[in-house]
Amino acid sequence: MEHVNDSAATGDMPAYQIRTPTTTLPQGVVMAASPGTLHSPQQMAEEATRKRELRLLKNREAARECRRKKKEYVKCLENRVAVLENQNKTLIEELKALKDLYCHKAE
DNA sequence: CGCCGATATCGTCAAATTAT
DNA sequence: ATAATTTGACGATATCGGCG
Repeated sequence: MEHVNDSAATGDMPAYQIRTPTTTLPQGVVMAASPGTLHSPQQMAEEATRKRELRLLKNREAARECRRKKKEYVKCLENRVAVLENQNKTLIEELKALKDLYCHKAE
């Protein structure tokens, strides 16, 4: 499983911010759109990267939310464990007390 | 102090799951 | 069937505590 990682241009900065093919074009020859269609190749490319960035943004937020929910879930479970441990402890004490009571009565 | 390992957090991708 | 959402896995980066 290899990853697509091409951020050679600008050393730092997260990769997801700098993937914009539109700005990669040799500046100069641009905007020669055919009059019939308002979908020049650059417009198509722009649209594509716009969509991609939107998708990445959404998934970034989805991942955050997912992790938040998972943490909360784990906390709930841990809390439940604590409660059950306490219940168990008091039940054991109760049982012990009842046993004592019973065997003293038997004499 | 700088270096290291352990741990936590993040963004991304891909696959699984759910909604339309 | 496919669009949308959710989640597990991975790699990159940040943070922290101990050691020399």
